[in-house]
Amino acid sequence: MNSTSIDKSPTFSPLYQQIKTLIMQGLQSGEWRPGELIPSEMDLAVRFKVSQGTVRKAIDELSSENLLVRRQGKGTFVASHHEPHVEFRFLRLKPDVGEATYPQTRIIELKRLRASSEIAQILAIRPGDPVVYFYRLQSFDGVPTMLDEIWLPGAVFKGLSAKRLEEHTGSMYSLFETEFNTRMIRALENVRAVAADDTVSELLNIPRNAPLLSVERLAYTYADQPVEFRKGLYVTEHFHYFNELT
Amino acid sequence: MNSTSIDKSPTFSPLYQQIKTLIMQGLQSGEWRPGELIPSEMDLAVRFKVSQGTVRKAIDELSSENLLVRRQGKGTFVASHHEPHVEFRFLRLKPDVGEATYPQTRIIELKRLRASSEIAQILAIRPGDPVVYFYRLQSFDGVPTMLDEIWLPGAVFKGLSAKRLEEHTGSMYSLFETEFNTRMIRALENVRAVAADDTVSELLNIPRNAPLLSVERLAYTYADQPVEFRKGLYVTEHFHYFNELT
DNA sequence: AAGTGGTCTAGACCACTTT
DNA sequence: AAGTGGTCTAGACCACTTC
Repeated sequence: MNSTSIDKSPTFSPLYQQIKTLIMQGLQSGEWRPGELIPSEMDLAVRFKVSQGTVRKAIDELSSENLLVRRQGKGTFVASHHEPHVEFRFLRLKPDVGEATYPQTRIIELKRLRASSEIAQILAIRPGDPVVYFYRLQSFDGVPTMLDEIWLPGAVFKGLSAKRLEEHTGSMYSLFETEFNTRMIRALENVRAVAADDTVSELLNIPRNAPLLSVERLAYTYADQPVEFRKGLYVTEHFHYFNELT
Repeated sequence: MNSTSIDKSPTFSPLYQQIKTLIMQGLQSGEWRPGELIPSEMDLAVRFKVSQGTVRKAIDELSSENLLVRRQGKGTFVASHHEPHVEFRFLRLKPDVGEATYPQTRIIELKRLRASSEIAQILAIRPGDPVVYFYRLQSFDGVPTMLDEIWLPGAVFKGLSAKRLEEHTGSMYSLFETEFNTRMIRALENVRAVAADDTVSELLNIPRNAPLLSVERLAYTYADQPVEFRKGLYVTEHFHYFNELT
């Protein structure tokens, strides 16, 4: 990051917008990694040759977008999936009674394959590019509840193993962060109700044709780069998908 | 609203927070109604005896909470469900192909009743208080798709009729705003998959036990006051519930 | 005591809308 | 031209954390 990228001529976008972009580039490039401290507002103001207030506005917006976290007296940190507060923001399935917990994970299958044209388009890679695919069963207190098919771009997730996925406790995205230097920041989901087929009903230990919640998720990292495509089937007998509309 | 409510002694909360509260009271009391212009930043600054920047910060937060809308050169307006942009924020069911549209509405039943203890608790009223209940079928292009049971606090929705609900085009919340002076600002939803029973399968013209998306919604107006409880069943054959996680 | 973010002020100028 | 919100600055002081 260098200060020469700031353009004060009036033709261009507001200074705080340019600074937002520069900070985001620092996040994207890995100059500042999740959990780390970024320079203080004054440091950045000097570096960019703007006032502290302008840097503040840039950081304000980035923290309202959940990319940064401010801590009074300490400094400003890169947001991370390791923070307890974030842990459950992307796990939308909550028990009808009691507190949310993390499920046990069993990897039924994991393989490396080449992207079909469909998967390539979804993950914004080229057909034939390497893809990591896995099929996962998750249980709460021993009750099979979530069945996921997951596709990841192979170039990013080299060396991902079933063992690592099963042993990791906490959000999968914290694993992505720690081991693959990839921070998931945003996801789109499509939800519908479907009937269980034979394979699924056996794995989830439910009757054939039982209603299941189908959740398709496309997750992104910085710069709208897709990092995960997921097709999930969830038993909502004692769990529900929750959402807040604002 | 009066300026004497501002307390500059350091024991109290930040000035902009106090101003946020005062503005929200103005919204709640109906002093400024949806779609209307509120006083300019300078006017409010003078009225509250603070600087314009402090008022700005208060308004900034209220507009990021979707309570106010700023328009450069024009002023700051109370957010409204009549704005095209807001129309689809609370209708989460989108067609798999094509653009979102508003469904046709048929009211199957509408009655006034007394709140059971369960409904009373949900709507934060007293058991026995009046409640408006209706049962509604909505169709897209003639295809029955959404079946809702809706409970409203009777004290607020006096005079609501089936005819009015059926004739209104656009969001139900815009009707609430115009005719009942009640602005819905936020909702919580619980989503699950269920099987269609006999009644439902007939109304929605689908096989018995077909999977349906069940969506329970509790909607609030200012000050976390519940204004609507809804139990919906949706056919997700050609529609899906969409969501963004951030 | 020094450094960080958090609040508040006063004033300048810009961009957009209305009169 | 006048009024609105939008950007930017410079400086003051507060609250919290660390040394």
